[in-house]
Amino acid sequence: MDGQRKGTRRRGKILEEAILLAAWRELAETGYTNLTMESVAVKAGTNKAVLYRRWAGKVELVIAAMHRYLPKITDEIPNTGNLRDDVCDYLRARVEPLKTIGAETIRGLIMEPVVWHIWVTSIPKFFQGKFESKLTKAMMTILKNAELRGEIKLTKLNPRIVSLPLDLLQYELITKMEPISDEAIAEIVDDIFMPLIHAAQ
Amino acid sequence: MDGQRKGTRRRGKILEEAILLAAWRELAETGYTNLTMESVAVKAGTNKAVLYRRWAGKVELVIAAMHRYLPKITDEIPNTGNLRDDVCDYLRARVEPLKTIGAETIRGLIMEPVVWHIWVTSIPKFFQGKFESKLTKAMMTILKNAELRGEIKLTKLNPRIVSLPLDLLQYELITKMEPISDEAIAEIVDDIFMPLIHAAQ
DNA sequence: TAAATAAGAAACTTATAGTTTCTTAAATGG
DNA sequence: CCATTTAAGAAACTATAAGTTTCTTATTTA
Repeated sequence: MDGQRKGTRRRGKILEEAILLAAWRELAETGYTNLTMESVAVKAGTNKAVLYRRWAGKVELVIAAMHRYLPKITDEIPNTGNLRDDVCDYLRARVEPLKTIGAETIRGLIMEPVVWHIWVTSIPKFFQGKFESKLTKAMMTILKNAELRGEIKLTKLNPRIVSLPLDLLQYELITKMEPISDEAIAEIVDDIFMPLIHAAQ
Repeated sequence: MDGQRKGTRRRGKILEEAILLAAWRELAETGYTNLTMESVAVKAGTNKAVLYRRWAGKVELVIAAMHRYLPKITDEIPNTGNLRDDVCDYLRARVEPLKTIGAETIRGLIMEPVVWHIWVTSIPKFFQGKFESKLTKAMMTILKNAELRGEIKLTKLNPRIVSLPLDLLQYELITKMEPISDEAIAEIVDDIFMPLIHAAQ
């Protein structure tokens, strides 16, 4: 019954905001698995029916709440003047916003059939040599910049190497229960990615 | 009502076998998500109570069924005479048994809190420099063999490189909806692992 | 052959998802 | 400013699956 004033009846955007905030808090407090439509409804001082009128189910609601309250991921592509720092910065920027939610929630979402399906189908088809995802595109831009500086030859790199930093990041995300540290990112770049880049030249 | 004969009342190991077989088939037919205790009980020609008398729940039952019907994973460590083939063989042997079950089941299991917890806590603690898991131990043996042949210097490798092949295998497993191909394994080894090994010498 | 054991059957509780229906407050527009 | 429309509140309802309980009875065993 948070934010609900007696005698008032909220509707439209105001009510929607209250629900999203309740969902976001519920997510932080109890995690994705324990969050129920009922619990969010109660916390928002309304009822399930109202939630179902707006979102198809738990996944959609939580995604909407994250969309509303997760710090916006920057689309900017780092340009520090060297590949190593560009990649580090880029990975860090990916991880940053996720620090506000728990690993259980990330995991909970990833495991949802709907999300899972989107995720799986959006994974670049290596064997068709395509780079479709937004993330991989950004990675390609970073690499192209490095090529312009004469740091690397892009043609020598295969898709698997290109996607490796993001793959390992995602692996850490799914695997570990805690947010990814800057050290882990540095390891991925310094111990794995950069040596591979240099070996491929 | 599979395998149930009229007038008979199975018990003990015989009944248990029938249930495990039913669970295994249900797993193949409907997948982990759609499998219910009820559906397995019906398929085995018995009832839920009997299942709950033996296993705590769905996870335990499915794990038992897999334990019973998954082809046994060999503990043998390949020794082909070169590191590259040893690692390929080892990874292939890991993937082999999983080909009999669907990716949905693997995913379903991984997502179970219980399994998840076991999985997460069994991941080697890189920062403590420990190699605890059975898989990582095997990997170390393979690398030690390579060192004895003079192929590599083990001290030059850091934990992240050592665990990389298995990490990437696991990533593929979670990520893709289909079983891992021999080509994917070859790529992991030839495009990622071996170049890294050589770069580190 | 009597006692112990465990299967069969069915009813039961609980949790959560999702739906439906009815009442009524708030917004809107002539 | 009142009549109409819209959507919130409330509560009952269905469905599914998990998991439990209880009682009867077939099978094992000593």
